[in-house]
Amino acid sequence: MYLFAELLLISILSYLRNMFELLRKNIEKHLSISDADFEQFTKPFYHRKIAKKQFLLRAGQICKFEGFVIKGCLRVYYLDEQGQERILYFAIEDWWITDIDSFTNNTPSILNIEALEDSEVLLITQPYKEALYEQIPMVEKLFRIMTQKTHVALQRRMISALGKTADERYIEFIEKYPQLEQRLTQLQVASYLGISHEFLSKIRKKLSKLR
Amino acid sequence: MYLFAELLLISILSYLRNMFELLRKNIEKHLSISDADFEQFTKPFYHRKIAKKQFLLRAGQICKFEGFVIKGCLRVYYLDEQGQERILYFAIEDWWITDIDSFTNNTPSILNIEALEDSEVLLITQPYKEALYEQIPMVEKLFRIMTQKTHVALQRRMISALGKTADERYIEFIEKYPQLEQRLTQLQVASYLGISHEFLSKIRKKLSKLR
DNA sequence: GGGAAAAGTTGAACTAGTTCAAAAAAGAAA
DNA sequence: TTTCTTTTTTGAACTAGTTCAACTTTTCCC
Repeated sequence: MYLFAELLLISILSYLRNMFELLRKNIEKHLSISDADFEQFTKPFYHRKIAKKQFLLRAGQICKFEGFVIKGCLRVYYLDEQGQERILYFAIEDWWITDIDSFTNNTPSILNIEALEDSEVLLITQPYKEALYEQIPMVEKLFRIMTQKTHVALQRRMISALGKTADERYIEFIEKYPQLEQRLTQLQVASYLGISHEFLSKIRKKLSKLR
Repeated sequence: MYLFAELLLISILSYLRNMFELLRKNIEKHLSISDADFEQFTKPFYHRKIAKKQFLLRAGQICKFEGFVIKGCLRVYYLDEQGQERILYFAIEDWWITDIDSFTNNTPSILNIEALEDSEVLLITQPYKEALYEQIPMVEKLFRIMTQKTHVALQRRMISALGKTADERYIEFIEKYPQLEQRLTQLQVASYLGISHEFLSKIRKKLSKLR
C-alpha cells in the first residue's frame, strides 16, 4: 500500500517535471536561463486541462491569460461578417497561445480558442506576468524575442496570403506543418487557408493526380 | 556676419531638437522616459535623407538598421513569383521601419524599402541597439511593447485580409489611413490591398456612384 | 455494432477578381 | 508650353474560387 502511494507520487512528480521540461526547452530556444530563474519563472503558471470541444476563450471575453500548450491541439478562430468561422492559427505541444490584442489591451476578444483534442496548457495571468517582468529582468528580453519571432512568422504568412494561390498556400502548409495536417480535418485546414472546403477537396484531387 | 552664423546655428539646433522631439513623443506613447535616458537613447541614431525613388534597403541585402521616419513616405514591398510588386506596408512620419526578419536573424532580406517622397529617417544599427538594451533596461520593455503593438496591428490586418472582400478592405484602408491615401497612387494602394489596379478603379467607380 | 452526425467528394452554375488592350487624364521634365 | 511618362479608366474575355445540392465515407458515441 505504501509502495503504491509512493509510485503514484513519483509518477506525479515526474509528470510535473516533464511538463515544465517542455516549457524550459521552449524558453531555451530563445535564450538560456538559470535553474533559480526558471524555478521562479514557473511559479505563477497553473495547469489546466481542456476537453475536446471545450473553450479556453470565447469571443466577448477579455483574454486573461497567456498559455503554453503541453498536450493536445487547439484552434484560434473568429466569425467573419457572414458568420463563417475563420481560423487564425492552430497551437499544438510546445506552442504559446493567447489573444495578444485582448490580453495586452484588456479589451474584449473577437477570438475563440477551442480544443480540437483533449489538451493541457500552462497558464499565466497578466498581473503575474507583469510581476515576472519586475522580478526577473531577462523575462522582458525573453518575451521581446518571442514576440519578435511570432511577428516574423505572421509577416511571412501575410506575404504568402497576399501573393500566392490557394494551391501554393496548401502545399506550403503541409510542407511546413506535416505533423499538424495529420491531426486536422480538411474543413479546418480550408478555414485556415481562407478557402472553401469544397475547393480544398478539388485541389487535393488535382495534386494527387500529379504524383 | 556673426548674427547670420548664430541664426544658422540656432535653426540647425532647433531642427535637430524637433527631429528628436518627434521620436520622444513616439516613445512616450508607450511608456515615459527620463531626460537622461532619452539623451542616451538618441545618441546611436544617425540621420539620413533618402531622395524620392531611392532605396533604403534592397532585396538580397541584410537589413542592418531599424529606422524611425521623421519626414516623407516610404513603401516596403517584395516581388512575388510572377515578379509582381506586393506592398507589405507604408511608413510615414512617426512610423518605424525595418525588415524585422532580416534585421533580427541577420539573413538576406526579400524586401525592398523605397522612398515614395523625399524622406528623412533616424537609423540605428543592430550592435548599437543591443548596446542600448544593456545600457538602459527600459529599452527592452519599450521594444517589447512596440513589437507587441505592431504584431497586434498585423494580426488585425491578417483577419481583414482573410475574411473581407476587396471593397471592404479598401473602405477600411481609407478610413484608417485617410492622410496616407492622399499621398499614394492607386497603383500603390491596389498593391497594398492585394488586388489589380484596374479592379481598384472599378471599386472606386462603384463606391462614388453610391454616395 | 448500429445509427447519427460530421467530414469529404463531385458537378453545375455562379461571382469576385484578373488580364489584356486601348484610350484618356494627369504629372514631371525640359 | 510641349513632350514624354506614368497613372487612371473602361470594356471584353477569362480564371480562381464560391455556393448549392446531392451523394459517399468516416467518425463518434451509446
